[in-house]
Amino acid sequence: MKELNPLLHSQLRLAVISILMNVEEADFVYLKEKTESTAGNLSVQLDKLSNAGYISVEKGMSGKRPRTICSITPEGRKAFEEYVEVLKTYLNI
Amino acid sequence: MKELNPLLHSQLRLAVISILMNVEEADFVYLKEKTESTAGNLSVQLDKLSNAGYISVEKGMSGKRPRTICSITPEGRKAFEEYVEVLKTYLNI
DNA sequence: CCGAATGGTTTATAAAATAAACCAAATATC
DNA sequence: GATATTTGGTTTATTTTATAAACCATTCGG
Repeated sequence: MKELNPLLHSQLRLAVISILMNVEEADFVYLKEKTESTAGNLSVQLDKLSNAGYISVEKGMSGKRPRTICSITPEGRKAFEEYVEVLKTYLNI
Repeated sequence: MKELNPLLHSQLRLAVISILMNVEEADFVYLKEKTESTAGNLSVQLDKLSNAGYISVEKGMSGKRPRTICSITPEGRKAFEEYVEVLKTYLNI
């Protein structure tokens, strides 16, 4: 049985990647609402995905407020697709 | 996004359940080899699955050697199937 | 016998997830 | 126009989880 990429095999990080697979980009607030996570937890997990090179995180300003915009990178997309393939062998689908 | 049953969302426990979904029963040694886990880790995770009522664990003897036989319970089967359904919404499949 | 192998369990440690506390700036309140 | 509150986060502490290490009883092999 092949290993499940531990960086993706985490509910919150998987949820984030799953969302980013389907949109051009998503900001911190949107991800927080969609995943129903706390800000602290989301912040930590975004860092991990970013450090792994799976997502890009741009910190900018929207008017006068900070705005963090995330998007998936090609490596992130590849890692997710591989993860899904491995997972399928566990799920028998 | 629905929650992924944390008892099943663990590589080793998922691997064990996945195996047990496809066989009548499996013993400790077989599970250890198939999952390439350490005995200690497997022992702990089998306990958790057993305490959750997802598998039944029968400790008996095969000749003079101990033999632990595991099989999935109806609740375990149900939990796995639900887990797969939820996971599919994350994987877009 | 004595050392290694088998089939585990228990306990300690490392890693992960989560929560709590905090911070700066903006906005609303009185 | 001070001050309390909200927004959009980060950092640090705590809890939970996974993993590894140590151990134990029995058996087998020389």
